Amino acid sequence: MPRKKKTAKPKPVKVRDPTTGEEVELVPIKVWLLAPKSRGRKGVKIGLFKSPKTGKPFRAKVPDDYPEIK
DNA sequence: GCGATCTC
DNA sequence: GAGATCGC
Repeated sequence: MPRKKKTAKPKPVKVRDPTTGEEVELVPIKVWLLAPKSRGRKGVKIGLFKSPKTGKPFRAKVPDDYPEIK
């Protein structure tokens, strides 16, 4: 597959918006792996989101298979 | 507590 | 720099 689409299809992640307490589907601004150097601990993938309500950013876990961003 | 990252 | 994120 040939065809590099620059228009990626960002799959929305279901996350709990701490500002509203609502579970919403958002596309992360940034995603990275947060894990200790010490192996044996996998850590978690973290996404940076922005609350649609307040515009305030917050972090939440994203699925391990979610691609990193930026 | 560790890990990276961001906004305040 | 704090604080928040998650699982071990």
